[in-house]
Amino acid sequence: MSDGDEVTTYSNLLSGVVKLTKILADGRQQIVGLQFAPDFIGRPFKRENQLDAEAATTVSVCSFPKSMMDRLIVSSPPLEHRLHQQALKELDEARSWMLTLGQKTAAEKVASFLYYVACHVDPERSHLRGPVEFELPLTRAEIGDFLGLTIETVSRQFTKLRKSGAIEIVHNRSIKLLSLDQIRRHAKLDHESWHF
Amino acid sequence: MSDGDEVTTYSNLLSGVVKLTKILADGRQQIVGLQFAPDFIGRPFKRENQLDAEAATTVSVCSFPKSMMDRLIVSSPPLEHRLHQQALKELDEARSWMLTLGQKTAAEKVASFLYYVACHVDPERSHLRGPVEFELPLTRAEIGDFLGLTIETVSRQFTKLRKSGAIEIVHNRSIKLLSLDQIRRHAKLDHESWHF
DNA sequence: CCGCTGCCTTGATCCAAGTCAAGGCGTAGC
DNA sequence: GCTACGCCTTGACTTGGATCAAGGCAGCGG
Repeated sequence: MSDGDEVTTYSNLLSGVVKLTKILADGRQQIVGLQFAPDFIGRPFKRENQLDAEAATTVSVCSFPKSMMDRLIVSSPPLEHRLHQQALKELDEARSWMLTLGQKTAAEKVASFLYYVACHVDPERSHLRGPVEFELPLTRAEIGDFLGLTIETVSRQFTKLRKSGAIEIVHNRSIKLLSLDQIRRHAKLDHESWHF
Repeated sequence: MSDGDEVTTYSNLLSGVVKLTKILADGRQQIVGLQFAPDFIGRPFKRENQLDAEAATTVSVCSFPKSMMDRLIVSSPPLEHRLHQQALKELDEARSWMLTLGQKTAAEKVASFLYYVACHVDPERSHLRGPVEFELPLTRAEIGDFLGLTIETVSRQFTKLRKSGAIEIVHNRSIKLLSLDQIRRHAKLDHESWHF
């Protein structure tokens, strides 16, 4: 339910999407991660690290005070194990995005983003071959901040994907991927390389 | 001592620098992390994840079979805690680099890289004000792969930093930072935002 | 000593993505 | 209904970094 401040508690994300952002002194912003339910939000053992968490959609969360959780973690190996697992998952994701940010073209970035979202909004669907329709959790400007592109470039790439027949833009935020294979090809994701 | 293959063991890095890379089908490559002694190398609980580890310099490591470590981790909460801490540290770093890759200019990227290396090759020096001299663990081409730039752009930015008086290029790989403050300013790192 | 070979630098040109500018479309408020 | 505001698209043009093309320089082997 909150919306846009430094993370000083731990939270369980029950529904919705939260974006993690980093920002430069001059205002340039990078989204460094998206959290989907039922992710855990918060940085154990440390005051949150120059990073803001902001609701991207309507969200519901269950929060705990930091001090309490930090004590709980120490006394509960299974809890630490669960958090460790999530940290590793987020690390894998962050590194996948580094490849995308550093090496891919605008077209490949946008296709990668669509595929990523499609896999997350509904994990079941991800291996289907057929069309997948969903709501984007981000505006064009936010997608730009995620991919290191401007809003105009993002918009142009959407248009290009639409004209190429890979996607249908049902209505601004509502996208239908007509062929996951084709998206994957646009994104330069060969079968196995994406693992969400 | 090894040099360039998929990680199937766990290793303790005793000396030297190891680069973690991701690669696209068409050969584009991204360095997603550098490991300095005494880091731990390996992805717990999972076959290493589309990621290669390669020695960047002469290294010495101490390796263990994966199966053994995975059992050890489960039975030793303190070990898991240590690995968890390192995963979180690497996650913080990966996200800092996402900001760099997505938002910074070539000049800012190169300055950020120099500052990053300076902080790691000799952690003591990192808060000194005066000049710092060290050997780059990477070639220009590798720096390019780290920063999402070409070798030529990296080289030109080095030249620009040299002419601006921020660095001295003692000899290709051997760099002297004449003013950490100036480098930090070039890198758009305001005092606290880098935390290695 | 000479001639490779591997890196690195520099210059000239090109192009993908950024910037600037103008609208379009949907919806909320009056 | 009309207006205003937020978000998205499209077009014209500019530009930072990529690409293409020469060299330079050190270290090594013969």
